[in-house]
Amino acid sequence: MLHITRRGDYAIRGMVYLAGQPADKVTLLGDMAAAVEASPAILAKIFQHLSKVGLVSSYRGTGGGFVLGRPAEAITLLEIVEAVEGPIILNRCLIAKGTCGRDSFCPVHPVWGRVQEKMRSMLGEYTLKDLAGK
Amino acid sequence: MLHITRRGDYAIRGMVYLAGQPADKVTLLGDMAAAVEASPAILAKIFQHLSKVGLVSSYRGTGGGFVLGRPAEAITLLEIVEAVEGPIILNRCLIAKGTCGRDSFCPVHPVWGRVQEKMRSMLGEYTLKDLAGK
DNA sequence: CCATATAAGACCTTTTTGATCCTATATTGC
DNA sequence: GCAATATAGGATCAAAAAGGTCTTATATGG
Repeated sequence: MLHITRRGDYAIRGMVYLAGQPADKVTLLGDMAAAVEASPAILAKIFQHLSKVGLVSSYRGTGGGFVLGRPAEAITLLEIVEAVEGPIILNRCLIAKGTCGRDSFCPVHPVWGRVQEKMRSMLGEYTLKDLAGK
Repeated sequence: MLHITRRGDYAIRGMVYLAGQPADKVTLLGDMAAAVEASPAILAKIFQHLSKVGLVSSYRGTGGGFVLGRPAEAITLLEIVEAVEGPIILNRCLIAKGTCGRDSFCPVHPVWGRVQEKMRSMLGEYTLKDLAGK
């Protein structure tokens, strides 16, 4: 199906929430979960991954939590979505050249390519700064 | 995940194949299945559905098979995709107004709306005539 | 009537997604 | 050092979606 998953949705919500907090404030997972209306357990999983890829920094222990890994204006929607869901690939044909076999003559292939690139470029235009309205 | 399913892919392949056949030629399911490299059983399911919604006409019995339900220039990629996969809805928020609760203040909502509409309009621009190159 | 070919639905397997639980580890404050 | 706090990470489980097969109708042409 042609839609993002809840993980992607929760990730975006959480990141927008972090971007809306005072700079360098370490946000508790629990606070974030309440604000974005997601279970803390599932949000934890998602943000562990975002931490691994550097989109957020995490701190353990008392006073620990999450902070944006980069300034809000340097993080795009596209990055968040692809970090959680993997690269945006609209059809299997587009995974890599030669994957499809019909590559050389299929007239639909380039259409998917164009739509995919438009989609990626649109998502790449929005930063967390835009979305948090700060 | 952000991609079309095999059903969608097979549907498009088959429809493009039909569009490439001589007008009004009734095409055997088996021939189409071989041409698009899909199992006849699965293609049958897909085209039964396309027949229901009028994108193809079907004929039973000896000499039966499938024909485009409308001229190739009057069938768009968008129609085929949405017939098989359901409406393109990039995030649950966009299913209907009031579905989300965060609708009124969520800054990401309109972004998904814009991307979704761009995607739909792009797919709506391509007809089977364009793709079959006739 | 019989061979052909789609229609329709039941059914099954695999993969993906969504979610929870438990244990480990790091940090802070006392 | 010790206790409280908070994320890290892995194991596990259930629900849903996707992919595919099979069997039984039903319509058509000869």
